[in-house]
Amino acid sequence: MQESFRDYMMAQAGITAEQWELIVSLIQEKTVPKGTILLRQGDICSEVYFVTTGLLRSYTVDDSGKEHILQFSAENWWIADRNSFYYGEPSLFFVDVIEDARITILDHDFETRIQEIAPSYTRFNTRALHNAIRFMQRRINLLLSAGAEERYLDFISLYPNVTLRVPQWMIASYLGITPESLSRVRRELARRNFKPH
Amino acid sequence: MQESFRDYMMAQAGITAEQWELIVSLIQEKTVPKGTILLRQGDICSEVYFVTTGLLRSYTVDDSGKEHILQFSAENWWIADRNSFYYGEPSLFFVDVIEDARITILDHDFETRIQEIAPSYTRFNTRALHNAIRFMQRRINLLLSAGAEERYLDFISLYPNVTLRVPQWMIASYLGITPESLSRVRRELARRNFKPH
DNA sequence: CGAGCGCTTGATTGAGTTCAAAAATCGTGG
DNA sequence: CCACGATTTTTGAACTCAATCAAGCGCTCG
Repeated sequence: MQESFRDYMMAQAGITAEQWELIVSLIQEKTVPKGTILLRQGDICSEVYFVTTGLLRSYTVDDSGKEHILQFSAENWWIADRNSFYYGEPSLFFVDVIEDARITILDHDFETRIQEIAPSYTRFNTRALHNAIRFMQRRINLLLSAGAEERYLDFISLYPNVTLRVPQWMIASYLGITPESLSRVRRELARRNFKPH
Repeated sequence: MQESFRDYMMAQAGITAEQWELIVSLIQEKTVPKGTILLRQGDICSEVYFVTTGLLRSYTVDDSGKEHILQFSAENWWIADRNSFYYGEPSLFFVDVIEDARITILDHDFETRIQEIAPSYTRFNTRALHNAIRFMQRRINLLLSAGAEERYLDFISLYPNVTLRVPQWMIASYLGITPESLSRVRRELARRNFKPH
């Protein structure tokens, strides 16, 4: 059971077999079907999810009812509203399941306990936060400087994996354009005989 | 000397007077005039700056030579390319001085040393990273969902301080619009007799 | 005091949106 | 396994917001 998460923690966070035994009981693993909502805007995020298989996303819904996707999360990625989890504030976004998924669920107990047990986890966590910042910075820069086509090309090169597994309108939502516009961008790329894969 | 940074570290990072004595020698303080470039795109960021007085910014320059401001940094804020600093990669952006500033300069030695000395610093750092993520998430969401006017209104309410101290074209650059567009947004707001302060 | 920079204004263009509807694809039950 | 309804993607036409280009104004500071 949950081999994948264990492997991940040992490889990435420097957790030893002994340390693992001390925290394994705090971990919950679950299979969640497509469509499941794991976190709602306004709720406090009290769990962090690690995706073993499947695909999740986080997104906001604005006043006019439009969705804006903040993140996709496939195999071996994390997803949660870190701020809500950390600061205990109401979450700004939803998290739901795009593809039937197997996830590992970590709560505050886990976070506290593992930091007591394994100092290497704290270092890992810092690295993970820096990584999140890196991705967000890149995205902000792209939103400031690039048009629809460039954003799309950046997306498929950065997430080749995700590209084929989500409906196009979700990619459009992530890019900050309409599905119609993305369709046209793709038509134009095809016309110039661009080969995605 | 550098009272402000000392106070900040004691109040925010839980540094004690004794701990301070152990690291004070690693800290460098400097007065930098408007226009000074502290970090260049492509260079490795080897220092983190804490602003005591004055105003700094970080920004990218795209292929067509346009600047895109990522962050303003006024009193009691940090500025640096955290990723370049942390991962040792070439920096993606510039950091320069908008208003004559007094800054405190921290390097890797400092980071290492203070973490050895003060565990509370590590916790503070984690909190700071979460805070950075929070701001970036908010900004991404705004770039995805809001038009020029809404972004501007969000900006002046979030950074009332900065608004009055930087030229308008820099705010435009931060918002991802042209100076002309910002000028028109402001004219329109004035027409509807909107009072900023 | 003049040159340059920042801000404004106007006219025009253009990228992307909106609205509407058809075509393609998906998935689910019979 | 096929058929049918729903969802997704595509296409078209009109429109909108912001960008671009160009010119003028006002201020500052050298």
